[in-house]
Amino acid sequence: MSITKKILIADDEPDILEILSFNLKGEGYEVITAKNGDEAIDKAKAFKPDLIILDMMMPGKNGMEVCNILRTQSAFAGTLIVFLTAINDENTEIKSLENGADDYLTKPISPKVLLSKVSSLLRRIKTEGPSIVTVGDFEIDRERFIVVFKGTEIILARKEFELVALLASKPGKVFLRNEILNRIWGTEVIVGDRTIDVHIRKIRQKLGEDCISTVKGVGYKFEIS
Amino acid sequence: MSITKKILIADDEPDILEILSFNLKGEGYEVITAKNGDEAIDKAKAFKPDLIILDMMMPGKNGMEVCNILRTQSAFAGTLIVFLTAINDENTEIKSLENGADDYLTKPISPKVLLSKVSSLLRRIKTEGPSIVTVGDFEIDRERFIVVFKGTEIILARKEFELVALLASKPGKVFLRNEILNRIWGTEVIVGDRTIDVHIRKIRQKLGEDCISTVKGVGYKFEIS
DNA sequence: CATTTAGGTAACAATTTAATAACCTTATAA
DNA sequence: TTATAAGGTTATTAAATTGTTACCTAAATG
Repeated sequence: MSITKKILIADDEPDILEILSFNLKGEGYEVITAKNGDEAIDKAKAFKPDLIILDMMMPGKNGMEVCNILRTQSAFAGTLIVFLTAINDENTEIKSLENGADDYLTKPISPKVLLSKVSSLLRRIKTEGPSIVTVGDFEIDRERFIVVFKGTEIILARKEFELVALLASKPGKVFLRNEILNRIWGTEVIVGDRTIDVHIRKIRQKLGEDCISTVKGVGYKFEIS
Repeated sequence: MSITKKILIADDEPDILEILSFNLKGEGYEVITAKNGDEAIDKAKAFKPDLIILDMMMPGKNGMEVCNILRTQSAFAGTLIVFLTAINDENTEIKSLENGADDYLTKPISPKVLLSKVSSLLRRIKTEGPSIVTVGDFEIDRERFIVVFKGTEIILARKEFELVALLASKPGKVFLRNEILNRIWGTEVIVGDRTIDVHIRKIRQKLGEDCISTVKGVGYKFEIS
C-alpha cells in the first residue's frame, strides 16, 4: 500500500465529482474519478484504491452492481466501499451493507462530515511497515526474530538479534559504542567495556566474519564487502 | 480476539439496553451492558469487547469522554467505537469521528439498520485472516473451534485453543509474552509467570513438540520446522 | 451429589543468556 | 620500532528465563 491513500469516486454528476475531489485532495488523498459503473470497475482494477465512494444511481452499472462485482474479487476484499446516494431508504441501506459496503451515506452531505467519515474509515486499514530488512545476502526479520542468510535461518539470542537489527537498520552507518549502549542497554544499566565486543564476536561467529566491520576508535557498522 | 464477537452497550435508558441487547444476542453476539460511562470503562477493560456502542448523554462520564479515555489506551486501539445518540448535529458528529469514533448513529434507529451497521463494522476486523489457517499438517479452524492434524481432530480446551489460534493467525511471527497475555487474558486479570508456559506445554503435548517454538526472552511462535 | 475438566499456581529443575575477568592481538602514533 | 590504546578471545559465573510436575479450586457434567 502506498503512503498516500487512494480514493476512487464514481458519480455521474460532474459537480459532485468536482466538489468531493477538491475536498479530498485538500486533505492529501490521491483521488481518481469515474463517471459510471463500468469506468469505476476499470479504474478500480487499474489503480487499486484504498476506498471507493459509489453513487447508487449511475448510467450502465449502478453502485450496488459495482459493489457486488468488486466484492467477488479477492483483490478487493480489503478495499473499503462506501455508498453515497440520494436514496434515503432503510431497506436499501440494509441491502447495501449486507452486500459488503462499509458505510452508507445519504446526500446531501456536508464535505466536512464526508471527510470525517473517510478519515475514520481509512484509519482502520492496516499500513504494514516492512518488518524485513535485506542487506546483501542477509534478511533480518524483526517479526520472526530470525536472520536468514542465503536461505538458511540463523538463530540469534535476543541481545545479539537486537544488535544486528540496530546495525542493519542503517547499513553502512557507523554506530558509536555509546550509541549502541544507549539504544540496546538503555541509559540505566551500566555494562563493562568488553560487553559489546563479546556480543559482536558471537554475531560474527554466527553470521560470518565479514558482516560487521570495526571502525577503530569509533564503533561498528553492518556492511557487506 | 475471541471466537464470538463481544459487544458492549452503554446507555442510561434500560429500555434501549434491553432492546439492543435482545437483537444483538439474537445474531449470536455476546452482549455486555453498562448503565453509565464509568461502568462502561470498567466493563470495557474487563471484557475487551470488539465493539462498543456508546450513548452520548449519560450520567457521570458522557460518551465522548468515555471514547477519549479508551482511545488513549493502546489496548483499545483496535476496538470499534460507535456513538448512538439523539443529538443529530453535524458538528457533534464530526467531533466524534475526529475523536476516534468509527461511526455515528442517530436515534431513533431501527434494529435492522443497527444490526447491518454492526455487522458491517465487525466484518472488517474479523478478517484478520481466514477462519481456517493451515500450517504444515495442521488445520486450525477458528470458526468450528477445532484443530485437525493429518486428518485427525485434536481436542483442545478453550484457553489452549485461543492460544493456538492466536499464534497460528500469523505463523512464524513471534508473539511477545505480554502480547499474548493482553490478547488472551486481557489487561485486567493478572496471571502468574508460569501460566503461559504451562498452557504451551499442554498444547505441545497434544499437537507435538515441534509446533510452537520458544524465542527466549521474547515470546513464542507457531512454526513447523 | 459425585465426578470430571479447565485453568491456574507453587516449587523446583533445566536451560539459555549475558556479563565479566583475564589475557591476547593488532593498529597506530611518537 | 615500540609503547599504547583499542579491540578480540575465551572460559567462567551469575542471572534470567523457561520447562515440568504435582496439586488446588471452581465450574461444568452427568
